[in-house]
Amino acid sequence: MTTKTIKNMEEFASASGISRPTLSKYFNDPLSVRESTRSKIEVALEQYDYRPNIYAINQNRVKTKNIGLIVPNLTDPFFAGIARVIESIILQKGYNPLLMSSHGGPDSEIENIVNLKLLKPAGVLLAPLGRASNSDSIAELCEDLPTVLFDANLESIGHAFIGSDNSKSVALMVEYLCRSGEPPIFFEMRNPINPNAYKRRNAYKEAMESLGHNPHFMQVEGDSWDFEKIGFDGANQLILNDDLPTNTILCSNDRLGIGFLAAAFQNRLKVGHGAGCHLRVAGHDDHPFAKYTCPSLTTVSQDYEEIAEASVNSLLEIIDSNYEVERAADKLFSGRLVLRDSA
Amino acid sequence: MTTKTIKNMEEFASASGISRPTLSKYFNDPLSVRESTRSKIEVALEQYDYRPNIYAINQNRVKTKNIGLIVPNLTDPFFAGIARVIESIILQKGYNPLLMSSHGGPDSEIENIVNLKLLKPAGVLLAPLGRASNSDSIAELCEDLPTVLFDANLESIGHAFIGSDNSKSVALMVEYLCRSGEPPIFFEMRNPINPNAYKRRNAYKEAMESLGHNPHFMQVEGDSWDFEKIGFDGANQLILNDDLPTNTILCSNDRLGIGFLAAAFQNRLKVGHGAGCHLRVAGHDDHPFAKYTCPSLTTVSQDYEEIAEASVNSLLEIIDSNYEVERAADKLFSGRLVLRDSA
DNA sequence: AATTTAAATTTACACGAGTAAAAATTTATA
DNA sequence: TATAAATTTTTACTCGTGTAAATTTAAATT
Repeated sequence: MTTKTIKNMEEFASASGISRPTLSKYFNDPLSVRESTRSKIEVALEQYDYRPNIYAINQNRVKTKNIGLIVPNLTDPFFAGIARVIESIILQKGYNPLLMSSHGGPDSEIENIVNLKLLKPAGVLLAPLGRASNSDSIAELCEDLPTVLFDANLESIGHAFIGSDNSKSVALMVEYLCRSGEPPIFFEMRNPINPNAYKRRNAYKEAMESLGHNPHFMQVEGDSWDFEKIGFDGANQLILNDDLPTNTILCSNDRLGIGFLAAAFQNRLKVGHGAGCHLRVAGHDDHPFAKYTCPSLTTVSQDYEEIAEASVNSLLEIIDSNYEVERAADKLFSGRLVLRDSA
Repeated sequence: MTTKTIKNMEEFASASGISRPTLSKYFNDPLSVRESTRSKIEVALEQYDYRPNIYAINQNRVKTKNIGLIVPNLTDPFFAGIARVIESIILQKGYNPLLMSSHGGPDSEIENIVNLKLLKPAGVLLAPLGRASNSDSIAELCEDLPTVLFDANLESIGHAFIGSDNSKSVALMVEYLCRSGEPPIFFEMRNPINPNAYKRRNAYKEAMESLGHNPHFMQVEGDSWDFEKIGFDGANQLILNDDLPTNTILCSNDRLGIGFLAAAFQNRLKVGHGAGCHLRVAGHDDHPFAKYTCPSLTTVSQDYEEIAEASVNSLLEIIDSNYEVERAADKLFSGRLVLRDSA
């Protein structure tokens, strides 16, 4: 085993007995060379373990094999989870994921976009911050690169959008709650950052009205990403002021719900659908911890895999078609009711 | 405003009236050129908004301005949190963070290391998986690149280690629990993945013995990263079998504790230090949700900022010294007791 | 103003690939 | 086996920047 270290493709060419241009072709797409040469290359590859220099590869290529993935906040388990799934799908499709988090702020989001452009990715998967996003920067990004938005939509920006069908899933939950007890009030932030929150607000209103009930909103203040705290503080105040017109609360998302449950617990309010319970609380998203709240949180689950798969596929389609497709119709996936102990 | 698009440094040189080598120097380190030229460059930069091609920059540089950051699992809020802090410190120091998650598996960890090497980073900050890690791969990485381990140590691998002083923080907690009620039993996984778990196990034993108590372990099965589930299932079984020899439980980490609390709740065991409580439960780490468990979880907090700052500084020191320093002594930070309602 | 010192410019080459065109070789087909 | 088609090799150029050496220019010092 003469494992001499190989520095560049030139050296690997002489070591393997294959010409450099052919090697270049192989590394671009192994199937583009003849079967016999491919195996020769792969044998040599095992002996010498050479890998082309990423920087040199991408210097001239117009289309790199990178795909940018920008999420608003990796500290939020929902995005951490979906990023994980998307990353693995990207890898499996033969691309290289570049993961970036906007840390909940528009400055970071813009910076990520700028940095990403320098990396010349073949395309971008972007879950925007929402209201706080600088839509000009994002629109500009979309002009330069195939961009698929997911989770949160921005009015007519991007080449496609994949998200969840809030109106359907909220309707599901409202129907369930009304069928099994008092109609719910809607617990949310007054000025949500996330577009989904607005959709859920409307969905709640429509669902209630179509069932002949009066929608009722409890809006709490707060503009950070610390949803548990916002939910906790808001719920605490509502409870202390005895401001709850019903025993059933539908939270705009699980993280608010987690805060709500904590506040209820600390105020000795028993939550659940059984006898002797004071409140019913439901959420939305099926947060990884929703199973372990006290009581466990009834919610609507979104299928990570489904959304992730659809987002990547949609992007690859656009990349492969040389951007010639027009903006596809939004793809919305409906959630699934997850009944647990809290409602 | 003649904002013609600039393609490369050559064009920017003629547009700005500064020679290309000087520009190259500037982009490497703005302070390395004369004040007057710097401002000339910066004026031109505003007009033409050119940024050097990352790939071309890094092609020849031996030392890039990249710093690799590998964490075992971004789905775990502790790592998501610390990654966030480390990223911002790296940026602030003028470097570029490359964030990668090992998704809880050794294969992914190895792959990350291989991919990172191709990116020729100036150094690597690595929080290894622990027991599951392939220490050969990591040792090899350390030979090629300055590498600082954090959170989890691997026997004499890496150029430095920064972590938390488990023995001190566990002792703190054990003392508090003994002082305020029954001595705790230790609730943990039988075969933990994380080295910290072993240190905490020993720390508990020593602390108990030095206080004249008999250490008592409750070890549950499980080898995934789904700690809440492991804690929940384990606790459930203990409770159903009436297998708890004391009313005070110290969990090896908060995530196990969150599972434990959920199990206690579902079994109608009241947790807390007040009158009428059946159990006291404490954790370790000050998980972001520990504040919102029911009841809120008494725990030990680790200072993210402190560990993050120390890790980055340690790495930069090694990089700046051209690796000539020898392995520094481990830097351990002690946690702070966070008293809440659960114990 | 003369001299020293520091910084910028000019020139020229390097890096590690991608890629195009023509020539040579291998494989498939008639 | 001759011919056509598909691959590979040869050759030579490109990309955008790093960087070294010699030279020129500007700033600081005397």
